[in-house]
Amino acid sequence: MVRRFRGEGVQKVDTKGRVSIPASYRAVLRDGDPNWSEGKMPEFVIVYGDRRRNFLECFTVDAANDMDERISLMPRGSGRRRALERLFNGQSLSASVDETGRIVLPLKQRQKIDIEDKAYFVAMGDTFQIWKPETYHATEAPIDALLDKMPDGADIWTLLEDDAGD
Amino acid sequence: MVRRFRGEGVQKVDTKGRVSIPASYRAVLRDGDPNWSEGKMPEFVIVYGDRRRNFLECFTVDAANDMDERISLMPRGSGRRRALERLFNGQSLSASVDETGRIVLPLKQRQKIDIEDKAYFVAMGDTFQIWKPETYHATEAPIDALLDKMPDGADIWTLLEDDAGD
DNA sequence: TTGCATTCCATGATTTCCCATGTAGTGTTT
DNA sequence: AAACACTACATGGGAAATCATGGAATGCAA
Repeated sequence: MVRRFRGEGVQKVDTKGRVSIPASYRAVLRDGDPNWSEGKMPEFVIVYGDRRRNFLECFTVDAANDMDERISLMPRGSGRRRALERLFNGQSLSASVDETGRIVLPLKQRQKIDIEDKAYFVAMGDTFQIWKPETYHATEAPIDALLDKMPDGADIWTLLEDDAGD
Repeated sequence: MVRRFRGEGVQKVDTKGRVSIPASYRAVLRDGDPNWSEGKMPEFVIVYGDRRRNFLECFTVDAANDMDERISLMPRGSGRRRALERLFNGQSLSASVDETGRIVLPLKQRQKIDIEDKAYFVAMGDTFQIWKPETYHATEAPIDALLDKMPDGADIWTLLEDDAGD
């Protein structure tokens, strides 16, 4: 079992686009980088995707290779495969954590998700996402609604049951 | 695992046909060139193909050798083999990155894909492609349509599933 | 000598690198 | 438990290197 990303929080983005990667993510990135060795800093892959994606999705090298592999198993030339190739190969970039634990988000990517000086990091299992804080919080509304609908005092984990609806 | 090309973007093409290879691609080209050594600049192979191909496809030396090998395993004299040989050996040229990170696209190839003063570079895993920007964007329509068809808020990666249709 | 290609040099913009600082924890010492 | 030293983390600033691009100079060939 591979280590998984956990936790969420805001980080500052300076004028050069530098952002600290939450410290707890760094160990996961290291473990997920087959090329990592003592002294070096881990690399990973940032997928920004097509214009309707308003967050960045970050994959460890292992997870990205896995994804590439799955794509390569799809029928060559199919529309789905082409779409994924474009998203995953074209609309992505590789990043490397520096000695101080930061990466640089290029201007293009910052503009794409409309980030100014703050970024919201959210762990998603074997990937993590980077959002503009306001955008992220807006997506929380539907989740709140779902929770509000639950019977009073019900345990959240009942959502795990198949018959929990929606 | 070999490093893969990532990212996309436009580069200027000057009147002499000179184009900068995106810096991030250069490292991959270097790694993929078995003849590369300190101080030298990497080489690679540009396949322009028959008249209906409206983009250039670029292979690292390793990837090109791989391709040659696969072709050589096909039945000698078969139509498919002959077609591939013509495409891959005949309708291709080798290029070498200069000290400033540029290559020269010969006029013939520029005319073939109708490039004037801008070229669109797109990573495709172990190769990358060069397009006339307008042509490239036109090919995005079917992909957009595919994405538009997806249920609202659906994750792109559901396209990986077998039953996602196409 | 006119046209084309190959070298060499120039420059503004970006990106990377290196060093500095503040702050929150942790644990230790008295 | 108050004071202190340590360390890990988040963040900032400036210098240095790299990148994308343009132009001039050179060499060669028709």
